[in-house]
Amino acid sequence: MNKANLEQSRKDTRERILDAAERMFMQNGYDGTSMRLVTGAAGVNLAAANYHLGSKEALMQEVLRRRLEVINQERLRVLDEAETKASGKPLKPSVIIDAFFGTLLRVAADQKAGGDTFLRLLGRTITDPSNFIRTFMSGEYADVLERYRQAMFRSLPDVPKAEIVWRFHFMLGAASYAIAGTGTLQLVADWQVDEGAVAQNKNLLPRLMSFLIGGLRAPLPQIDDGNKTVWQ
Amino acid sequence: MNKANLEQSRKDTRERILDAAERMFMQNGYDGTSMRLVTGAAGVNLAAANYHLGSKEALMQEVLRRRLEVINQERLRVLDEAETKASGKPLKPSVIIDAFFGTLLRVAADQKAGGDTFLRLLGRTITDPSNFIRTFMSGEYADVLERYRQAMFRSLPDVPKAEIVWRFHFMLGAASYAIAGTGTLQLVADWQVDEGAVAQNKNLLPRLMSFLIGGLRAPLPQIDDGNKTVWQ
DNA sequence: GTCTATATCATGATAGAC
DNA sequence: GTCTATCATGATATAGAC
Repeated sequence: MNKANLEQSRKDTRERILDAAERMFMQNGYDGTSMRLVTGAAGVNLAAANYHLGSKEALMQEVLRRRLEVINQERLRVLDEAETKASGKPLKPSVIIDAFFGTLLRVAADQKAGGDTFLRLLGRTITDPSNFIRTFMSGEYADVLERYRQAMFRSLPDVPKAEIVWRFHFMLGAASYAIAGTGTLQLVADWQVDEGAVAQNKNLLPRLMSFLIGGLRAPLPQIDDGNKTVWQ
Repeated sequence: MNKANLEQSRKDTRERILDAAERMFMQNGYDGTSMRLVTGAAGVNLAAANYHLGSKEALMQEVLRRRLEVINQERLRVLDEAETKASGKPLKPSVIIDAFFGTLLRVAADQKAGGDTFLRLLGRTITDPSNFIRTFMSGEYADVLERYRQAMFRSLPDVPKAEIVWRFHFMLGAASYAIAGTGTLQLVADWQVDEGAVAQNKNLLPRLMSFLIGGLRAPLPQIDDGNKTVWQ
């Protein structure tokens, strides 16, 4: 390693730790990843991670924060732009869905380094049982979810709000699971289809969008409210 | 504790360990759950868990296996019954979806003890990064997925098989996320709706079924195959 | 800023008495 | 079958030299 590279590697120690942590957390989960594994993959000393990031929890939060910040700001910007263009009229559901999920996949695709890795990490993190992760994610998403909630309610004024929340719930699940990429892929690996296309994210977005919009627009279910059966 | 209860608790030590492990794994995840936590919750000695179950990995596998066995056998039985009734004709997609996801929720609802706990554990386990869990789940699901794959392909002969696999993928995600119950609930907790109905699984099945069938029947996406844009 | 060395603790598993 | 006591390991985190 020459002097320039050495200097560069020193300067970027913090980012190299974050990049390595992103990969390791994705592959092994939070609990399954030790600080030694991260620093070993980053090629730095164990103590450096604590010096630069403070603790393992803080490291995980920073891994998530630095990418979610970009993604969520872009989500807000795209939604603002669409609403400006609509000049006060409610947005079409498909526009909102694309602004939320499409933006996620497009931003991740742009970030050449770690984009795909982060997507899979994010997909797994959503169901992580750790309390500090759930609390942190809740805070990171609060603003974005509030804005999209309002947009969805305006877009579908005749649909009960509870139904909209449920369907957004289902959409989050379908998307998270798809971008997490494992588990299922393991399960359907035997299915006789073009596995290459399934294993990659090839054409994931148009397929996902069709599915999500189809689900969102499905006829409302027959709900039993305890007294009588009604169509909500 | 009288003699009968003491005798009973001795006899059921193994099951009490499994029940406690189910709760702890659901609340804290696999890595976040220690054997001491499990045995403490079960009110048994630490060594008893290793005596009865062998190891932590074997404990987790048995927690999953004992419930999945019932659920997957019922899934096969319901599908067989539907195909017999259809006397050779392809099944409607909604029938297949209900046989798979509806059976899961109905069996879990029947098992008063641990049914709901297991559902949430299952939802989280699907995205678990641990290698032994993924391998185990793949084996447990192999037969069921093979049968349902064939049924889906017969049911939708005009839809490319890759699309069917993708949409089953999305459906699994939506269902897993919904039954896992946390993460999202945390995220949408602020949304101004009847939180009681969201927090419980109240009317989950009809809502989920509507969404899944809507997504499955959505228009096929516009796919870019690399050379030209085609409708598949 | 970086490293070595180490303190402190929790974990999975088991040996061996009863 | 059940318990106590313990081992071996690997974890996070930090102190202190450079």
